Amino acid sequence: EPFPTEAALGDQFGVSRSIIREAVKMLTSKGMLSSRPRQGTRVRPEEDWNILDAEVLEWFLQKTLSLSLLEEFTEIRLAVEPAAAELAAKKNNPENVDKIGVALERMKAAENGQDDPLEADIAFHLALLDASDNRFFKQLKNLSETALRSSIKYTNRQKGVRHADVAAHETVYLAIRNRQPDVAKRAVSSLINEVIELLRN
Amino acid sequence: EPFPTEAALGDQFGVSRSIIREAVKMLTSKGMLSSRPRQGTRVRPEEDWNILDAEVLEWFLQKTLSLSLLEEFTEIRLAVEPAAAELAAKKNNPENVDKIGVALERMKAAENGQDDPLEADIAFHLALLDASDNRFFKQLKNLSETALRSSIKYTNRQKGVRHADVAAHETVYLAIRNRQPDVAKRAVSSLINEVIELLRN
DNA sequence: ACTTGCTTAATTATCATATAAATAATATAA
DNA sequence: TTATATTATTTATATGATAATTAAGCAAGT
Repeated sequence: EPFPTEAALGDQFGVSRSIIREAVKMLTSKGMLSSRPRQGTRVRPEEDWNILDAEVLEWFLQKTLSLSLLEEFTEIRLAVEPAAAELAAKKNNPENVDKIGVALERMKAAENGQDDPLEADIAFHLALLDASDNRFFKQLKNLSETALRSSIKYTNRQKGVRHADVAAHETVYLAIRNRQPDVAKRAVSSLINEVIELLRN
Repeated sequence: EPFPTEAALGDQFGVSRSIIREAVKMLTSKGMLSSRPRQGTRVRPEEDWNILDAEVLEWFLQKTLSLSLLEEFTEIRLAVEPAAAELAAKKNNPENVDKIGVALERMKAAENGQDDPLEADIAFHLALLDASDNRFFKQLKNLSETALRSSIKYTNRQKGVRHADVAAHETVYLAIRNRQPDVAKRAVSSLINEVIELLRN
């Protein structure tokens, strides 16, 4: 897909060519552009964009947030988060488990209006990924956070936290604390399966 | 972590400051550096590096390939690939399923020395991720490919393909073709669990 | 008709130098 | 001791060159 030349872009945005070049280098390193002498700068096909990169994901969403993308989000969360919970239970690092507990407390506080339910929910899921103690899972925090934040734009979620929701999260926490990998895994699976249900309504 | 100034880097590598700036912008956009006026350029903590980015992953491996990293690789593959197979079976896009079949044929050919067993194996697993028809899973192809390629540096895998291995892959293929998501999922799980076994020896 | 090699022109790649903006670090004043 | 002002360093941006690359068109030879 064609794209203006560096000089044209500079004119268009009222900046020097150096700045355009730096910007193009950034986007190139994220898989969004490519450039060669004489051929110019081109937009690479969307499938090459590094949408696991937090920034790219953000931009991509602003462009194309759709129900189908949310479903894809949730599909991968359904793969990743239960596995993270399983690992968290196996490795059972007290400090990490504690952070999950703290997030759970925030969710309970949110039930009484003393905390933001969405933020507490997000904190819980991110703590889960951290507790996996796996560098690749941790890098996927972007994805879960973004998925959770953008979900609410679709599923105009009632602000109040349902008690059942908190209870389900507590099941996860307890399973991890008690070193029950399989229980933890299944508990997270059913949490996310509920999100899928929500999305389909 | 401190880092030379742009001017110093230019001197060190014999290039102009512009080039250094473009390079720094690239690394910044991958989470590896940060820079502010007067403070200079700094190396960000490794946990911020976008190791899901193919390039970063490559560099990171050259720096720190270790058994523990391979285990982390495999942990996330164990989360992702069975889920991808499950989705592939559910969506059952003939074209995508066909590509898995083609890769399987390559594995069979490799049994008789008519193809490269590693390349055939990689092709199979990448076809699996493609067949998930999910943009996030597809982005994780880097990870699986890199994991598979770097695994062999550790598990000095015998070059010959074991017949059992091909049979296990065929099970996956057939399950996907016959729309049996659960079977496909379990079959891929056991494939990757075998890799874990291999790594531990 | 079809390569093959040459020429041209457009565009990115790099360089050099200058100025602006931001901000640690330091000095000064209250 | 604290608040404020100054300074110096470093990145941020601008400008105007020149070099390198290569797509496209052209020419020559087979």
